[in-house]
Amino acid sequence: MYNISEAAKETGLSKHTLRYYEKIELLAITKDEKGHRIYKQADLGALTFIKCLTKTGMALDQIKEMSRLALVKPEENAERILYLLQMHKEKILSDLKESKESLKMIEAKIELALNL
Amino acid sequence: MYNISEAAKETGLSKHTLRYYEKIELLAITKDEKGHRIYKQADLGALTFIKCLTKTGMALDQIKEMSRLALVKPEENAERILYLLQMHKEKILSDLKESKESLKMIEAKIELALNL
DNA sequence: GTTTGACTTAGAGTAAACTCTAACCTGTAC
DNA sequence: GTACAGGTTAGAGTTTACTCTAAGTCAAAC
Repeated sequence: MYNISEAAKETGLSKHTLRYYEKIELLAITKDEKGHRIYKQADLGALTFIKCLTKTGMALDQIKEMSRLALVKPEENAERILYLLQMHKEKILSDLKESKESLKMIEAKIELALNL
Repeated sequence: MYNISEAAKETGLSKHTLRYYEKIELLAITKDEKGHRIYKQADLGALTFIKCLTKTGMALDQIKEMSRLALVKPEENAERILYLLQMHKEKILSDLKESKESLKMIEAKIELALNL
């Protein structure tokens, strides 16, 4: 069980961002009797996964839609979720390829500069 | 020699973007007697390189600063430019590493989903 | 000869994902 | 007992990189 500061530290997201994610209903966090958020391990896991998805370019809207599907009717939506994840995987692979090509071009420029 | 539409097609940037880059003084394009932009091979090369840099996360401000250095006093600034490019290369390498880690985590989730 | 499709400009608007502010409460440390 | 670190909220502001609009000129095609 973690408070917002600890959760921020654990996930590498800012407290602002954690509250923001709740505000846009990306995930729900239970609160104690004082109204303070309490983050469970599962919440940290979900946040870490969300971080992976955003870092690799998935929009928050899509992530939200996916987690909604997973929460509401997991068994009915499993196939759809799997499909979305696989699509995203393909996207990452193609982005990686593109980045590697850009890297090559930049390395070529560096080589040129070294030969001045 | 290309007009703006051809340059857009060649570089994969929109005409809007090409004009925008000129407006923010990222590069200068000569114009014909009618005031129409004429893109040379060198311009297309520069644009392609700019695209590599933006795609890999370099901010337009930084790119602008770098090309300014290269245009004003190339020999004096060569070392600085080289340094900036190398820093950017390091950044790309670390981003690639991070993306690969995210990919692994997403693949693990896909595996889990397949085992439902 | 007019419509179509270039091209031009300055400047306003958009989208995404935060990020910050103001205004407030609350419990602990010195 | 007061200052300080932390918590809360709603809502406004920021950043980046476009993207579009309005208002106009001009040349070629039908």
